[in-house]
Amino acid sequence: MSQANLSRRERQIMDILYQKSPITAKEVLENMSDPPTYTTVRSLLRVLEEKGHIHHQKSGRQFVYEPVNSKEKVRNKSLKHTLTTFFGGSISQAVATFINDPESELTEEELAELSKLIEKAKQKE
Amino acid sequence: MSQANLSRRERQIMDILYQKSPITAKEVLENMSDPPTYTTVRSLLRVLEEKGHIHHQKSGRQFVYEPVNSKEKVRNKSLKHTLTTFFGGSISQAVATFINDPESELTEEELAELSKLIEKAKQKE
DNA sequence: GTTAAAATGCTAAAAAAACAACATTTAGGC
DNA sequence: GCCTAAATGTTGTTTTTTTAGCATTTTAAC
Repeated sequence: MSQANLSRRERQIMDILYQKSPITAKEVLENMSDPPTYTTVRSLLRVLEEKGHIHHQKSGRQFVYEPVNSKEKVRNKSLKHTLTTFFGGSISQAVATFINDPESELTEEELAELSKLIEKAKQKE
Repeated sequence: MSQANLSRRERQIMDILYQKSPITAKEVLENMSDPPTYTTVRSLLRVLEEKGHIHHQKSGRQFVYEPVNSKEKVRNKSLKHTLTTFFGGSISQAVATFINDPESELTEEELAELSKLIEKAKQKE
């Protein structure tokens, strides 16, 4: 379910919400590339709410929106989809191309963190 | 460009092509969940070709399709998008949740491979 | 070379998405 | 309380997507 059945604009908005929720319609608009009008954004948010993908609360006089399913719930599905589609399902293959990407700018901290994770996982086996 | 501006069906087909190309219209259909008719798949493929996302060659009497941009060219963009949207841009955070996902079934080989990659990256720094 | 099966070519209708104008409500400043 | 700015509510149009029917071409078998 979730991600796969969204339209282009719906996906764009959901991605923004996963990064920055809870946020207002106006803030959603500000984060959109190739943005439509404010009214259009509100329409899209209404449709997403009708479909059950997001909900809103009042914050002062305005609505703030956020996904119904938390980032934590859906992110592994998203990661797996990317791995399956582009990396033969292999996390190590993904890490390999990420490391080798000159634009990735992998920090030492990230590398150390990765080491720690892997050592821990090895001990569990 | 690429991924972001695709409609739902277009994305579904592109994902299949990235996993299995070059393949025929019939094979694309067989790999679709909630599939439309064969004629519809051919229409979608034609549109994708008009938009420049895929191209085809003749193989015997039939057409075989594949993406214009290779998997290798687009996969890092896709991975980065997932990292940015769900993991604060951090590869280690993604690996962490992947390892901790009970469904991930990380093999010993994969773990060993990850170790090797990270050691190599460390030495480069 | 006829035929039939299996492919592509062409065209168009139905449904959904994308967009936005205008109306109404709300809440805060005066 | 009144006013006004800023929000939401309602409704409709345009464009794109999704769908698929029917025609034509191709090729392999006979």
